[in-house]
Amino acid sequence: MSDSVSSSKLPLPLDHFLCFAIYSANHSMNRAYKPFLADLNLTYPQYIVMVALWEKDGQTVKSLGETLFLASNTLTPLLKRLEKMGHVTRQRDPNDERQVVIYLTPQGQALEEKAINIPECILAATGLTPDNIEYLQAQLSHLRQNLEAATETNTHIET
Amino acid sequence: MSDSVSSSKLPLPLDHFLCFAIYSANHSMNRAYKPFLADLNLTYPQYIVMVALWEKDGQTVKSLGETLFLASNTLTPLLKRLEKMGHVTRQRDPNDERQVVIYLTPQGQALEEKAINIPECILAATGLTPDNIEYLQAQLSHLRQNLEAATETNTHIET
DNA sequence: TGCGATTAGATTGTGTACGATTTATTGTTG
DNA sequence: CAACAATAAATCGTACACAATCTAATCGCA
Repeated sequence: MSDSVSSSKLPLPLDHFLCFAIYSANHSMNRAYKPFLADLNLTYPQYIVMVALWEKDGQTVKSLGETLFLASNTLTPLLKRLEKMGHVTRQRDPNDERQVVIYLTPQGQALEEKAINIPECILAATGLTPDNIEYLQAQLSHLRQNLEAATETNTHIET
Repeated sequence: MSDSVSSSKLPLPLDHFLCFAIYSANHSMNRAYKPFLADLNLTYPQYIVMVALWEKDGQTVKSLGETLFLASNTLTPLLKRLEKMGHVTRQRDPNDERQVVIYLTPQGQALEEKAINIPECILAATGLTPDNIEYLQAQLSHLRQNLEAATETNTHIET
């Protein structure tokens, strides 16, 4: 069955692309989070930034970027929106004026209470067992590390 | 070790969020594809649309959307860019003028040859065994289906 | 000390995503 | 067959992502 695809010369149909499985799972995860995050008036990327800050307050933009694999061109406008909403402050580090340190406001800290049971709601929506989830996470982390290693060293030899 | 997190009241640190594992794996996958897709002058979403069309030409926007889990507000501008690049044509179905059918041009068909070995390059970059990949795909597909089912029926009971 | 290199953020432009709305076409029902 | 509901795309506004570039601050080393 899996070797009788005749409508395409590609080795794999779209259904069997790992990249597409990740891509579409990511979209469905975003959609699953949306109603819960709407209560907090946050987008998903804003939410993971808040999660990172709830874990460790007072991080620089660079530090947040390393945690979340995002650069300043994504984080700066996002953090400005969080600042405008009153969840964080952005202030230059007096010891190194190049750096901007992000601090939670009391309001930003308080938001954690409203967000605290979202993960278990999502957990339920996944319909997976904790063992499955843990294994999936580990596999995806492993995959991410491999891809990053392969991408960094990739000088992309031209034909 | 995993039960000694004291800096957060959240049940899980960011490292253990499945959503984040998917989110960041998706980003790393995008970055891995980028150099290969740059040769084709395609973005990743444009690429998966082309893959869907190489698999089955002459699809409507709606049909493509169902395959890729994307709506017209995402697909319309993307397809217009593919049209401008000369890879596809967009034409109204004479039998139902509401529908727009997407056809590959000869140039769009020819592009498949240049794209045909990308999947194996990515496969190598993942550093995973075919068994691992197949299992990951299956798990992610299953997850997506569960999330969609849970999201659709989600009336999101208010407190 | 001073000047080039490095570093951290910010900015700009392009391209997704997607909620909400609009337009055009088709179906349906009295 | 006329009014209205349903459907398919397109449009609009907001918010990521990210390459490329710019600015300002710091570092390094002669």
